[in-house]
Amino acid sequence: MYKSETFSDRLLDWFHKYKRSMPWRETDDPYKIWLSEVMLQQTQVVTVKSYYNKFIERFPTIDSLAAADDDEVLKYWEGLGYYSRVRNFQAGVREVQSEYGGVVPSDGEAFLKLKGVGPYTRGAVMSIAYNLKYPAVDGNVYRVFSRLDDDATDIAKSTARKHFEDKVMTVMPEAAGDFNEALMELGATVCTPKNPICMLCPVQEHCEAFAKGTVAVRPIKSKKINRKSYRYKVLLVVNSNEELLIAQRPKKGLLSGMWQFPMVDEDLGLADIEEMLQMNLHQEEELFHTVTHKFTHLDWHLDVYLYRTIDNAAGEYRFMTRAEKDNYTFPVSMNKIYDYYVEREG
DNA sequence: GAACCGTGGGC
DNA sequence: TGCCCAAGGTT
Repeated sequence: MYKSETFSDRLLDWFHKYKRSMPWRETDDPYKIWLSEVMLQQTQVVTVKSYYNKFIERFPTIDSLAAADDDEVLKYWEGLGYYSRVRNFQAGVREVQSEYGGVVPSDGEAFLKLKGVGPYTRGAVMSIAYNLKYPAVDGNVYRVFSRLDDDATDIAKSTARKHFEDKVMTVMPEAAGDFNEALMELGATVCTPKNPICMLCPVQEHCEAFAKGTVAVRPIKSKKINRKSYRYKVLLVVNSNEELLIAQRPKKGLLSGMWQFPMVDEDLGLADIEEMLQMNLHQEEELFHTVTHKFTHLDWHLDVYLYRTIDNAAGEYRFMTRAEKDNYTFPVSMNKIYDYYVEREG
């Protein structure tokens, strides 16, 4: 039903009249479009906005980001999640600077090879920045075309992406960038997961699911996540200068390279901890605080203990003053603990 | 192909 | 509260 010439025209008309949800990204700079698309991965527009503005203010160009210190760049991502995105983005930007003279390539094959650039980001950046005809299939587009075609394809399967990319390309107009944005905008504001506003849909008459009354059961998604739960002790070790003991997480895996207060297995005793940290500790109270933190694929239950020491930090550990806090990037779970500590201890 | 990788918001 | 979803990519 959507395979008629009026479909893309109506969608584009709606998009041009609609108050766009991202006026903060009014730019032709491929670097800025690329950054915003990376930030928007699995992240809502309202969350991205302030991060984007601060990031661009500090790293306004390819050159500035390529030359920047990795740790400072990570700090600008603190709280945004999926931190490998920013490492990959900076790596990709550095490739652009060294391999393409600092100009984001307008060749989709070349752009796709850059670190952190997948099929979606390739399509979004190439179409929005250079108006090249590539599909940009995200969760919105899955949903919109599942409904337009009353398509029961399981969007959890990895073959679904190409299936929907093919559909998009059958109706791709000359205005490729606007069309891709319009599809996503429609999915985000009208063709929503729950309670879609079909009465306001500019392409309602093209929608097979609306005609059949199956909108509520599209798209089909099979995958369900079972989260595992983990319990740890977090050690808030304070020295005589009111400094806090911190350590850096491993370079790979969950929250890689971020800083934290020492985190140990729940059954580790005081003697084990003192040996591990190579210092003598005085435990202030039985339990200082508890924090639960839910990730997408696992849960943390953190029991926080407060210790005093007069010893120096050893090995991988170091003491951090409060003034130095901004020099380190912490995951949200650790910032919760830090904020509680500051509130309690004054 | 499927697990892994963060966080915030809606209901 | 628990679950789903969000302009996905890498391994």
